[in-house]
Amino acid sequence: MDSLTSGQLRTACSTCTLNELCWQHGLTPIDLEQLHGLVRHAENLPIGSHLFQVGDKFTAVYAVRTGCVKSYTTDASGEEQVHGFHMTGDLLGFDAIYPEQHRCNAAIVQTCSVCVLPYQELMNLAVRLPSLQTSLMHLMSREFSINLLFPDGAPAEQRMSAFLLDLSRRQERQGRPPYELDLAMSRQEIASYLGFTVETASRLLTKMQKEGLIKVKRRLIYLMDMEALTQIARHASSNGPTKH
Amino acid sequence: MDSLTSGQLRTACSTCTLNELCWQHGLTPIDLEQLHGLVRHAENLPIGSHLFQVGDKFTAVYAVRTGCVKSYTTDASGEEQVHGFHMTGDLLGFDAIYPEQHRCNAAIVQTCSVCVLPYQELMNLAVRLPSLQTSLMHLMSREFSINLLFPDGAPAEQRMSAFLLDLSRRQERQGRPPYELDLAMSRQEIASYLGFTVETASRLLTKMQKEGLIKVKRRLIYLMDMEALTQIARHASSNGPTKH
DNA sequence: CGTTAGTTTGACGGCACTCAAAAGTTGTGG
DNA sequence: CCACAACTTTTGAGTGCCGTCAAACTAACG
Repeated sequence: MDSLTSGQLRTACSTCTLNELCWQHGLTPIDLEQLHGLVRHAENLPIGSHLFQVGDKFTAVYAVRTGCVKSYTTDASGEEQVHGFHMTGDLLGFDAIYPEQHRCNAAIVQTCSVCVLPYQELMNLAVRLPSLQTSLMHLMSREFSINLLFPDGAPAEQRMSAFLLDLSRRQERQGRPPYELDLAMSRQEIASYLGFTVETASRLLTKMQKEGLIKVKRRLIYLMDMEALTQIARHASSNGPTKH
Repeated sequence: MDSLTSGQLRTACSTCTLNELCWQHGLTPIDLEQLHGLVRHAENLPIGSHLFQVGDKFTAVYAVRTGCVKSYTTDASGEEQVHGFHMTGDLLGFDAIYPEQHRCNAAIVQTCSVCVLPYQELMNLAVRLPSLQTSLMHLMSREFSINLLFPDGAPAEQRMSAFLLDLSRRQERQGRPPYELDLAMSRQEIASYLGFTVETASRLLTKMQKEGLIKVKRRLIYLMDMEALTQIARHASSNGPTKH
């Protein structure tokens, strides 16, 4: 199950955003063979299982192919704090390179298959392939930009809108309709990620439904007015009809 | 002013946390020579000037030697949002590697001197020096861990405590007393960074002074009870003496 | 000494948290 | 297929923290 032929892997990887790493760098067929030779695949990882946990030795980075992974920590009072959701094409684990120990947990939120890239082997290969090295830097760099999305003190509705639109964009990148979201994560996890409570998350969604912005059906969410959602996500003030 | 002799540079770099990059990798003297050959220095950068701004082409990463730099963006309503403060030994600019364009501004908050590391030259050198490549990955990785410090929905006093202790730790790393802070940034900038308003920041500091946690003298802040501060910074609940 | 920017303090209101309970959903065994 | 338990989600009532608006106060600088 772990080793596939090069041909199979090519097919497997073609749907993956990671393919920047695999294909877009003028690597020779022999180089590609080597790169794919070190990638391991893990499939049908069950909900609740972990890719890694706090304190685990760092050995590999992970690329999500299908499903959804959350990275989180637990604070002193035992509360879970979600730091990010990682879906198709996203990478995980870069934060642990330096101390060679993971500093957060990565748990499956929706049944997953991932590519496992053993870090040391990857680096060994990168030494011989400058274009691979460049690619790795690009992919790491991309992970930095994510945190610019959610201003800290922003009102809840703004953050929720930004969140929904972010999911929408990610879906669209994979050729799926941008206005129809099937949330992989619970309200609790959304709330934790956005920095408020479950109740607030729930109230917010029903409120936004009443306003005609979205339609909520359990974990299905339809974005009815992406224009307005974008306005709310951007605009710090003037977010609602102010009584003058 | 830009080019110094190798001997001068060694002296200059010896106080810099970046010296992991420069010295701790068994590079041969010749390698070191080459590495230092591409580093440029900029000194006495005045307050308010920029290392780079949104949209600037990405050409280099920066290492702060002295002073303080803030990275920030401005949102749709023109409000400034501070994303981080970078002081001695910190690196800046990694977020821009991929799109090759800076996505935030970097402004001097306190008179600065920095090392400028031209990215392309650095990568070219890294191709020949595997240990330098490793080092670069380490340094980038370190930048990721920073965001784990400030949980989003945490109460203001908790975040402020965490902030002060973070500054304290950084000072200590450089052999300066950990309990005596000379803030480089304004209240406004602190507030923006922590996600609340100037007024709240100000009120908070005076409140914490009354509680005996700190002593405030303008931009001088003495940490009087680091034990208690640590408690507050960690603990989500039970932060104050609860009436039972 | 006057002007200006930064900081502090006060009063008031609203958004989001807490506590609490109902309603809906999923899984398990009878 | 139903009943029951465990969990998730929703809704409600009350409170408190923090934001907004406004003004006084304090350096710093020309």
